[in-house]
Amino acid sequence: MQRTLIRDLGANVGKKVCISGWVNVRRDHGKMVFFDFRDRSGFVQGVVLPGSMAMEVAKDTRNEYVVRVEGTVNRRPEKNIQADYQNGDIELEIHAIEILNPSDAMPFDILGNTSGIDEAVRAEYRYLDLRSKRMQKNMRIRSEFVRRCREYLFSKDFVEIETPLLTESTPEGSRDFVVPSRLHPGKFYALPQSPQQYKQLLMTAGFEQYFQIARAIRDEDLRADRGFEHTQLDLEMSFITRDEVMAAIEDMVTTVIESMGYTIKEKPFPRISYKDAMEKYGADKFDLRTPEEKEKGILAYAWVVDFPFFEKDDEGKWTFTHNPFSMPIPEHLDWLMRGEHIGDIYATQYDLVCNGFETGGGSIRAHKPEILEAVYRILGFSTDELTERVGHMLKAFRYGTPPHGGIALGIEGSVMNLTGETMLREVQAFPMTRGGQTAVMKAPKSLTDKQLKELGLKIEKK
RNA sequence: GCGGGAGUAGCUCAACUGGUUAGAGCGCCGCCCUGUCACGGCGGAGGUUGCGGGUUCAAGUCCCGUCUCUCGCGCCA
Repeated sequence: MQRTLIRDLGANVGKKVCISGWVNVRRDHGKMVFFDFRDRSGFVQGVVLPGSMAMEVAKDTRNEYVVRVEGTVNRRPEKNIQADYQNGDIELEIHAIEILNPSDAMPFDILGNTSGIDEAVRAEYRYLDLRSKRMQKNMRIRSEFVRRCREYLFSKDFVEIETPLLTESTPEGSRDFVVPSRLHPGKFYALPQSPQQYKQLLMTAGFEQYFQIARAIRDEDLRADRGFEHTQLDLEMSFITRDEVMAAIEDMVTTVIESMGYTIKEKPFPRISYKDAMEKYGADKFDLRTPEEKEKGILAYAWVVDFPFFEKDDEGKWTFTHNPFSMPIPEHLDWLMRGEHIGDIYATQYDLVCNGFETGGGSIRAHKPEILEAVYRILGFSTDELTERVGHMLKAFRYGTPPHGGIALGIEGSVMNLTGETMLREVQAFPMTRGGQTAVMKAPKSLTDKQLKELGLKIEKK
């Protein structure tokens, strides 16, 4: 018999059906046994009545066993209806249970609140932790959010393009994760901190509107809301001004968020300058919601603009605040090109803030070689260093690169806002521990001597 | 790298000032139960107190080291 999903059982009252799934709970009453079954579509109660052929198997069936169950969908007697539960008005009268796979007892209570469980245990059994209501909900919201972003962007004529994971180290910004090269012993690839350079090259290539669900990887110490890797919705558009690209992103965010049933506090999103934000909130990310709005799960977006392009580091050298590939605002372009009033130059940078988190950031990019070169001159790069570091970009910009700009929207940050979670691990399927070990598999691990030799890595002996 | 919190049964925790055989709830196993819905009742099993060393007549408890989890700072967009 063909499988029926549990959510469709209500339309099959009086019929014989077959369901497949897990035993969520068993309640053994001696002469009769109740089950709650679970599949991806929901829950339903099953009952093995006295004298049923299924009784013997029912007695051996335990929680989390994977089963195929044949039975008849019955309307429940009036007094047994559970109005607050899915399928609370029906139940499955079980004729046969086939155990497809038994299960050991759960190492922790996956039906209850898992937030009190030791994180080491949750990580070791992450595949069970993910069965919990909370994680099922969070992962499904994440999937829906990404799906709706994709659908929106496709509807607006964007092209989805993947850029390399094995790429070049870019020492500006944060510490790289590196991968040793077997074919080039002693040399290393770096995992991307963002697809920044590749997506600009895609603008040179004439795609005009690109996006990617991109993994960004950084080797910096972890926090509750920050891991080694996170996912960003990375997009870039050609022939566009700052206000146009901000409006486009705002329309996407609004469309996606509202189609998922959420309410946005203020539209269009309020804009505030970096300077005003620091004066008013003491930070460039802030929460505009009232306590009642927090209670209702309302989302308060805002843009922060007019960031300084450069600031001085500890040694008194100029460094960029956000992104060296940005354009200054048009009024400050002359200053940049002449290297004057460096601390006063504003970047075209725009950060998207939501409920106190920075959920995205972008800018109009440099698309002419002399502009990018001017930035790197201010950063103190010599001609040789500049050629070595961004020579390929300067070259590309000499071949008809259109003006362009874009944004990277953090998927985890967005999903955290949608779900009300404050921990990164609650919106990632297989997160790392704070100490940088992967869930379930306990990477990183040692390599064999053979692997180390192939990679041209010295074996350290103490 | 720095600072805080934690580590005792499968899970969550208790065990006073160092003192008998380390306890409880849930889970698990067994028996009973015809309408439960995280069913209920009775009984049972289950411990290298993270690991290593030290102090002591005696260590879950005190000291030193170390590992792991976690929160924050530095770092990081």
